[in-house]
Amino acid sequence: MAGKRQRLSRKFFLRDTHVVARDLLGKILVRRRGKNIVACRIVEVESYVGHDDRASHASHGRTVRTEIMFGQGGHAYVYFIYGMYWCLNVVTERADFPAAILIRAGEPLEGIDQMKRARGREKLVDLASGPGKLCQALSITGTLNGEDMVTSKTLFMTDDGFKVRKQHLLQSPRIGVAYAGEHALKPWRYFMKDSPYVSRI
DNA sequence: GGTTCGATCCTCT
DNA sequence: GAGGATCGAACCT
Repeated sequence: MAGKRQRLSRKFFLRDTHVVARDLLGKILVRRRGKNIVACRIVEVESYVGHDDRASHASHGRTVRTEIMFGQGGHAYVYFIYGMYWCLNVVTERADFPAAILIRAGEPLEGIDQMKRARGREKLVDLASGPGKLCQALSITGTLNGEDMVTSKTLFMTDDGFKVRKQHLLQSPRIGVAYAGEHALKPWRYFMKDSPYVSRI
């Protein structure tokens, strides 16, 4: 584990989405409500970039729902899916360019009892090993959509100096986007090799 | 071990 | 009115 935790800056999120995605691996996602803190280390993410990306919600244009993806990097894009689950993304790059990174999985670090309660599960690997699970564990819902993670007191990301070596990093096509034509094949899913906390192998 | 299927509702057509 | 950036239980083999 490590050193002092430093919050990720605006500048961090304004860079190229795929670069930010790789850099997010190993960073810490923090959810704070009063004195209650729940945190996990990010082990799996996916990039959704530009209006050409048919897997991206933004490919259907600028709508009420996707407006936040067209905003400035650093904001949270939280959406509801399959009638039951929430998914957390962090918006990247400049305003008016639609791009975001789906936070797919994390390794529980802090507030583990709280996560177990929120999930109704005991095993660590069942707490945040998928985008829906992660949001449930961290109590992330639509009320956090649009939250500025650079300045927010309740949802933000930090760097504790943890380094992810290149040989511990893997890429693959994204999950659940078979409908997206040529973009379905792009290896825009980034995850930590050998981590038991990724959503699947 | 793997595969299928139901839950459940918001968003866009 | 259809389908989805999911999950977990049930049902295969």
